[in-house]
Amino acid sequence: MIIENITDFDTEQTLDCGQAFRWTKQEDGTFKGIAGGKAVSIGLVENSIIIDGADDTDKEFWTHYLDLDLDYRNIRKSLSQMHPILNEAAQFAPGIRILNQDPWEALCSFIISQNNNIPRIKGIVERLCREFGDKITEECYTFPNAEIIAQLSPEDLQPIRAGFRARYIIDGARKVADGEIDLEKIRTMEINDARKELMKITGVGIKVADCTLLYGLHRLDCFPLDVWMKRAMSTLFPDVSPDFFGEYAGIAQQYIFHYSRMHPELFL
DNA sequence: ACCCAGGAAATTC
DNA sequence: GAATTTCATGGG
Repeated sequence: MIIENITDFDTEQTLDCGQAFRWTKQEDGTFKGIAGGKAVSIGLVENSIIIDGADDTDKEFWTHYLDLDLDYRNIRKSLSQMHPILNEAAQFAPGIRILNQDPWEALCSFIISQNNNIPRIKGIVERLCREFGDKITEECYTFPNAEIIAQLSPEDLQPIRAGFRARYIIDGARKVADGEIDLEKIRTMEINDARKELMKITGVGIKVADCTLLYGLHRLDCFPLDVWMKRAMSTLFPDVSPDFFGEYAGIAQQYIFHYSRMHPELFL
């Protein structure tokens, strides 16, 4: 499948910028991964996105997943005018987009992310899918839904080697599966109520809540503050508070996070 | 051996 | 209540 006339999009900047953990770069430069129950590889050639493994009936799904209907050029322009260093960060990776991931997958992935590093997060997520997801092909498995995980015990999760996070994953799954927490209601809640609701889960604090809101529920005003972002804010934006960035603060966050991760020398 | 990793819970002061 | 310690695992 081909989606034409694409601007302001880059596969690596979007799929390998720390917002999702199931995309891996292949030798030909495309990214393979699984979303919406489909295993595909995504490449960009000139102004066309080529998705191998999908057909035109999936076009709507992938257009939405990659957030292609939002005018990032305009948003980037307006964010860039707010601050010279944000302008620098946005120019550095103008092809970032915030994915529309499955909310439960984002919640679960960012529970796993705590006090952890990105390669290991990917490993745990991969093992979780292999053990408990549905097989698509020999090498590709779906992300297991909350109902499946809710029935497990921490011992069942032992093989994925999530450590102390195992019981957090199960607590989240149970609260989502039995409806105690309704992610789709949270999608439209006032932001502080939404945070509080997510933080009913053991193992979800403000940072994981904000990541779930931004990356799983597409709340673009959320601005997750992790160790990188705290460091970036205090050195690059000493006089700026996150809400300064306004309704698209989350996109600004992703520009700054990616820029900081690619320039560690700024923080020695 | 030691330190850190897209934090948060448990404990202590 | 605020500050510190602990949590499980793997890599540098």
